[in-house]
Amino acid sequence: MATARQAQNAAERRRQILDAAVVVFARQGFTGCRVSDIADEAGVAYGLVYHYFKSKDEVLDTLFLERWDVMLEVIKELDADARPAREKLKTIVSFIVESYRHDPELMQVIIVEVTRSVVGRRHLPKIQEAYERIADIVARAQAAGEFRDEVSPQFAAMAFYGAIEQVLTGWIFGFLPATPADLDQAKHHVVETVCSGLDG
Amino acid sequence: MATARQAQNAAERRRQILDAAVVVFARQGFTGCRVSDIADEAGVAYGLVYHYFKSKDEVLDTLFLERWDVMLEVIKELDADARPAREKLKTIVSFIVESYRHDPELMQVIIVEVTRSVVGRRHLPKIQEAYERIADIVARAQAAGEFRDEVSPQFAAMAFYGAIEQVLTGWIFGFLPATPADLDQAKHHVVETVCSGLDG
Amino acid sequence: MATARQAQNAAERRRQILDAAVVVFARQGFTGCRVSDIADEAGVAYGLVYHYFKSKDEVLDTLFLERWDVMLEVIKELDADARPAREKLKTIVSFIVESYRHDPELMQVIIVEVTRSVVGRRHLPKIQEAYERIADIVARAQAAGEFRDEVSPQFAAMAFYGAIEQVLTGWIFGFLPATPADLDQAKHHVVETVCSGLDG
Amino acid sequence: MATARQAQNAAERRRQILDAAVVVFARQGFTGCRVSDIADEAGVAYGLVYHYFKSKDEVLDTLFLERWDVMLEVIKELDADARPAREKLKTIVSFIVESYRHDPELMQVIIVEVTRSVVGRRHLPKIQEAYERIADIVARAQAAGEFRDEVSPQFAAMAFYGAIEQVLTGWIFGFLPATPADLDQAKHHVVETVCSGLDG
DNA sequence: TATGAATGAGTTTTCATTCAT
DNA sequence: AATGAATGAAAACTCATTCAT
Repeated sequence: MATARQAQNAAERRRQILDAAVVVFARQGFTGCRVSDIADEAGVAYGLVYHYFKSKDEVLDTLFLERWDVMLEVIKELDADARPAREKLKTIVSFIVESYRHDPELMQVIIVEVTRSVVGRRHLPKIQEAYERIADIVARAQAAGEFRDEVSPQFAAMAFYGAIEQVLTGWIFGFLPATPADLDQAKHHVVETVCSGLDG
Repeated sequence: MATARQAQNAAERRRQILDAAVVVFARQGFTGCRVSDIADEAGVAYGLVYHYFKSKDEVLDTLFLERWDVMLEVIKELDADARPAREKLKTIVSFIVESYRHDPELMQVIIVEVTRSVVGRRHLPKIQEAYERIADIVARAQAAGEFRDEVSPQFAAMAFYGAIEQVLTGWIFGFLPATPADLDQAKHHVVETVCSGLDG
Repeated sequence: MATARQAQNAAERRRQILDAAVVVFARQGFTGCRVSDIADEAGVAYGLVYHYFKSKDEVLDTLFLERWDVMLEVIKELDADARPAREKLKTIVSFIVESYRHDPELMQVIIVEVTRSVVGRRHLPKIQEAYERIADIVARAQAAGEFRDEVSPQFAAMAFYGAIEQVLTGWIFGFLPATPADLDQAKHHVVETVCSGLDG
Repeated sequence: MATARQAQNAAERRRQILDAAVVVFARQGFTGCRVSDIADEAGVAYGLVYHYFKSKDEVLDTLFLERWDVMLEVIKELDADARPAREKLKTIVSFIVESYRHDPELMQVIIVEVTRSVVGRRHLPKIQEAYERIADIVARAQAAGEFRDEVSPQFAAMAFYGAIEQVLTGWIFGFLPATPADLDQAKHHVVETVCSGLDG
């Protein structure tokens, strides 16, 4: 029978493998790496990966979902909120930027290997849900006269989210400087750009 | 010696294979398809793919470069231009939207399989060149007082390009309606959103 | 962690594959066989060949080196020896003949697929080392007046080694009878022919 | 209808391809080259190789046979001769050395790709015929008391031929110097070594 | 839990050969 | 004669997954 101590070790092992997977997926891409690369990075035998996960796919799915679900939760909570849309969007950008600060490789994996990937299509509903919540925020702002209603909420949501994702891409691929200060400023700048425009 | 007739057929065959590759890459992803899928789609023996291209990679590279180089040319020409930045950006969005209208699958392949993909890192310099040209346009507009200079030109370029790419992603994955009218309006809306903001 | 038992099994499996490779290389030639032929002969899945060896080439290299290195050791030991050159050469012929007696197919593979093959050029230094050691033996014998010095030691070494190799080739391809008695006599005859000549 | 001029051109083209094949086979080995490598070296389209030869094999066979048959003729003529065996063997060595001088790459191809190769087994009878003629010469010399009869004629033939082949191998792979003078001396030295021995 | 040997389906790539022009 | 496009069988090699220990 498993003791509490063992159970904790098991959880740690699982986390160890997930963390290694982030590093390897970021470096080589999901299809560009082998399960044994993950195991090597984690310092375990590759058979063990199959003890904790049903398949290579499941490792990626786990990584994606455990982060995406948190973000979804954050966005959903904003719904109940009465703050201005601009602040709500700021919260979303902040969450994403802080996620990047905390684990840039994980965010790279989520963007490159899931949200834009053909493979990630199995998560389309989850991804779409986030877009729709953002669109909801825009829609309410438009109804309240806070935002003009020239563009559809859906369109605005995509433009907003695209701007963030591309800034992250800029950091990932080295197009944009990514000092802690840059990260902080980006939160403000993305919201400012999308809400007030470059020529505001 | 090959006759002129044969030479023409050869060029046609090559194009036939490239066109088939677009369809297949869009449907199954680059890593998710086999060379024989391309050949099947093109209606030729798969050995022929290797007659015209050194590898599967080269097929993707060819597709990417022949489109990206045209876009790069368009952006570069704008440099010499004296028109307002807003119009220059409109030209870029228009080019990309028309590219999508003309061949949505090709644009999907370029975005999904190259600009965001780990595999596409070999084209980083080419991709970066486009971002830099867009940044140049913003920089001049800021210098001329046309745009405020709160954000760096590089940052603005990423936000702008990200907005477009994500709108295309919306069309590709069905998040956004993509009727001809939607495509037309998108040109205006992207520029409007990024330049004047959602609350302009 | 692998148990001692497993480690032994692994070594046995590896040997099993090497032994099968000898049979297959001898029968079909290195380029004339498939990796799956080796696996079939060994009675294992062909993926296992790649578990133990990086490539088909590495299998051949392993076979060659593990035998050639032993021969090289034998020849090197003779250097320290004070016996007459004729006896030293006899030791070399004996070693080669006994190698053939013990595993004729392996010797065939070494001669046909490595020492004379274009593929085997990657082992040129190793091969050359053997020739040079033999030349050393001849050189000392000439210096001691045991052999006349009309021919260069290098030339003599090639003639000597060539005579042995061709006798083996005769056995391999059935030009010469290869009974145990023939093998025994050959040791004497090769040395006698090269040292005292056909008309001695 | 083909004119005499055209016929001559045809013969020249054929020769051009054969000469190119020698270069390519020597450099890359028979299995290590493509038919198109031969065509490239010859400066013709690779389809033309198939106009003159049924297959890649036939090209090798042609090269081998047109040289081996001449050698066989030379050896056979020696039979009718009444000269001492030593002189007959000298004639054979001379022929082979001169063949090497005239076209070292061709001799390399014959030795490496045919006489020692598994692929060359289809020419075993032809190859064996040469060995047997040489054995005949030795047998007569033994019957005439010119050579002692300790070793079988077949054995002596293999040792003799092996010595020559290995000296050629030494030249080919750079173990032995191969100046014109070396080639001349080798004729004498091989016969001397095999007939009178190193300690003669 | 943990290991890594074992499997074999699946994929890219090569290249001899054919054939229309 | 000459070309090189077209074919597709064949082979090396990869790697996710299973499983005995």
